[in-house]
Amino acid sequence: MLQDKTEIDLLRTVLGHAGMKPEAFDLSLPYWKLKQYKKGDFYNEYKNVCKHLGFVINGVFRIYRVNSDTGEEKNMLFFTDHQFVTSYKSFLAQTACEYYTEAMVDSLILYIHIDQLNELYGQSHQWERFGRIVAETAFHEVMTNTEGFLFKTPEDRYREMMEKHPNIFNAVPLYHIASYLGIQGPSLSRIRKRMVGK
Amino acid sequence: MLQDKTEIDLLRTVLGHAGMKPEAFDLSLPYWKLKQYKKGDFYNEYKNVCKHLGFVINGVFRIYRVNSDTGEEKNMLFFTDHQFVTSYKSFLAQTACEYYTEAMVDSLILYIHIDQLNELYGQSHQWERFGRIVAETAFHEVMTNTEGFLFKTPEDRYREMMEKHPNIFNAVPLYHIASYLGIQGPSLSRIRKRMVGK
DNA sequence: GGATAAGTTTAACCCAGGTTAAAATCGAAA
DNA sequence: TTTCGATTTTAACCTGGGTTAAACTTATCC
Repeated sequence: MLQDKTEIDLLRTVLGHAGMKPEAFDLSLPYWKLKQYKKGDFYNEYKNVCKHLGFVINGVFRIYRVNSDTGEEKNMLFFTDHQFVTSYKSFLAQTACEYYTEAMVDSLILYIHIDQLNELYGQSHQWERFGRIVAETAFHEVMTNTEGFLFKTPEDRYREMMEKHPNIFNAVPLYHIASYLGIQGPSLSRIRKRMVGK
Repeated sequence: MLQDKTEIDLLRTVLGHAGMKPEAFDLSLPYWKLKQYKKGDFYNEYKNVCKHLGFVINGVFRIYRVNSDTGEEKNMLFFTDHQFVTSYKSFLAQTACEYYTEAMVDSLILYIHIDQLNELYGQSHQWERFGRIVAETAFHEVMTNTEGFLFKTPEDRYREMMEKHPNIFNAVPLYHIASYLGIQGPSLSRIRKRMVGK
C-alpha cells in the first residue's frame, strides 16, 4: 500500500494519525523538500546549528558524539523509518550541535526549514498542536531510552533492540550497537556468548 | 519582589516570559489549585495515572523507581522552584506511572487537571503553544540529564549539582544524590575524599 | 545532655567489564 | 577462488566500583 504513495502522501497519512486535518497539512506543501542520503553522508554535523526538521521516509541514521580529548565516538540514538530526525536540542535552541548524524544505509528524508515551521506554528493552531505532539513524542522516546539505560542491563537492551528494531540491528555493525548500549566490543561479545543456548 | 506576589501572579510572570499573553493566561484562572506538601508526602505514586500538571512554587521533589525484585530505590530526577513537575510519561500517555514522586522538604505546588489543560489547548492557540513549550522544555531537560549520564563522570555531575542546584543539594541526603548519580554510597564517599584539596 | 536514630565514611574483599593485542571470521572486490 | 580490509571473538590482565559490615559522625528528641 504505502509504496504506491508519494513521500508526501506518506507524511500526510502519518500526521493524519496524529490528528492533523488534510487542509491544515496542505499549508505546508510548498515547504517540504526531499533529500537522498548515501551511506556515510551526514544529516547534520558537529558545531552546525540544525535548521531543519526531517522525516525519515526510509533508512537508518545514527546520532553520535566524539570525545574531543580521546577522539572516541559514542552513539546516542538511532533513527529509522517514519521517525522525525533532527539534532533536537540544537534545533530547538538554535545552538551549535554537539553531535554528528550519519546515514548508516542509503536513506530518504523529507525535511522542512525551521523558519517555515515557525511560520506554520504562527498561522495555524493545528500546526502548533503538531509541534506539541512532535515534542511530546521526542520526549517520550528519549525518556524511554534513558530509562532503559538506567534500569535495564545491556543484555536486556541488546535483546530488545534485536527484537523490536531488526532493521536497525541489521543495518549497523555490532561495535556501533555496543557503543549504543554503553559497553565495549569485547563486552558485547561476552554477552552474545552467554546468550547462546538460552 | 516575587514574595509579594500571589502564587498565581508568579505563574503568570513565568508564563509571560515564555510568551503567553495575560488575557490567554486568564482563561486558566478557574482551573489552578494550590496544594501544600509536607516533607515525605507524595505528589504521585507508582501505578497511579498522573492526572495533573504541577508548577513548583517552592520546594524540592525527587522522582524515583523501586526495583520490584530487590526493593532498591533509584532516583531519576529532582524538581525544584519554578519547574513543572509531573510524571510526564504517565501524564502524556495517561498510563500507569512507574515512579514515585516525593517531597523532600515542605513544598508548595500550583496544579491543573489534564482535562482542563486539554480544554485550554482546544480553545486557545496560545495555550497550545504553551503545551509545546512545556514539552520542549521537558525534552531539553531530560536530554541534558541523559547526556550528563552518558558523557560525564559521576564526579563532574556531583560538582555541577553542588554548584548549580545548591537548594536541591542541601535538601537531600548524600545517599539520594549517589543514587541520582548512578553510584553507591561508598563510591560517592571515595569521590568526596578525592576532591578534598582540589 | 544523653540516648537513639539517621546519615556518612572507612576498610576489605570481589568481580564484571575495561583494555589491549592477537586470532579468527566474514565479505567484497579482483 | 584469493586476497585484503573490516568486523568480531578470544584471551590475559587489571582496575574501579560494587558489596558488606563496622566505625564514626551528626542530628533529633526526650
